[in-house]
Amino acid sequence: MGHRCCTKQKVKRGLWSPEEDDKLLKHITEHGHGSWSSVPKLAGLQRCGKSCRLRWINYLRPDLKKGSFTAEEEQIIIDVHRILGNRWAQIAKHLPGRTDNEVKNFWNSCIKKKLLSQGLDPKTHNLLSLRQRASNKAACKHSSSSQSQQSAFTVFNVSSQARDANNTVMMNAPAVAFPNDQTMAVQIPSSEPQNPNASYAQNLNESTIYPYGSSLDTTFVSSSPPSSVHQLPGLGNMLYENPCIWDATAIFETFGEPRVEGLQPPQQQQQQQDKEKICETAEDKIDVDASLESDSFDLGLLESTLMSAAMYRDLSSMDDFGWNF
DNA sequence: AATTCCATCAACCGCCTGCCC
DNA sequence: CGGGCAGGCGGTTGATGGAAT
Repeated sequence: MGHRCCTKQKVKRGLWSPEEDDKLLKHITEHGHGSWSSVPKLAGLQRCGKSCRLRWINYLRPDLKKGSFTAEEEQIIIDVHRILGNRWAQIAKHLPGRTDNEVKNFWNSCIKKKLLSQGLDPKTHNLLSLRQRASNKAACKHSSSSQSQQSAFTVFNVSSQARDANNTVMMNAPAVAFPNDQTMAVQIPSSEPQNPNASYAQNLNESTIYPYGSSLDTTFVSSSPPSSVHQLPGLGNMLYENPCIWDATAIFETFGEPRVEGLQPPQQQQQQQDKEKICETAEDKIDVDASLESDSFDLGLLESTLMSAAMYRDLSSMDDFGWNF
């Protein structure tokens, strides 16, 4: 069953031929699309208006960016998705030249697997619960009995290390796995130093979005929340029900570019190339525990998860994020 | 070399929303 | 106000090509 606009006439379906593309491109270039429902007739195409619109938006539009996603684009997708969820059209607006369809496909075929391989829930961006990790693990045909005896909180020492201005690794910080539907609180410093290198952050509304690339105290606190502690939507209520878990200070620099732990600047060019192989290697990393414990843990993703907490600051709603820039 | 499996991506489907009458 | 229509969106499907067996 087609769309209403397609029921009135015979319409062709399936892949577009070069001839059809030419007709549509020529018509829209000369006349604009106007009402999409009238485009097929005016352009001499046996397609429905929706199909023409989709073809134009996803393929023929002259401002489309061709080629694979860059590491920076990937990071933007992850960060915005964490806030907005599967609102692909909104996410795509942050990526000039990319379409919602493209972003959606990239997410489903690549990023989703990468997050899972890092032990992160693609929906919530939280670290997966032990149960989820276990089921994920089972699905991957790996098993380990040691996990079942862990406490409610699992602290992974992933050698998460902040970097100096040259991205040199400087410090260690633990990462905490929060069981599902739990709360994480993040203490935001009152001053918010700007980092001129955070190009993406500069595009954001910096009065409402905590800028990427700024120094950030990420402090997981105990029972009584100080005024500057912000509860994160969708993360539950466990924090205040538990005594102090840990307190760590992390300093993040130049957040825009995902990094691989321990890489020095000269190696980052290779890292960039390696990034393109992520999809190929994702399956190799599907063993969640192995990846969490291994040296190849993607610090960029972890930082991203923590940094996102700060991005909630002063947002009255998810929609604010989507509409403010 | 043939077959099967899997990942990717273009396109479709159906729902929702806003506009117009 | 309510119905019809068109556009927009997210979920899903199916074709395709490459990798694995």
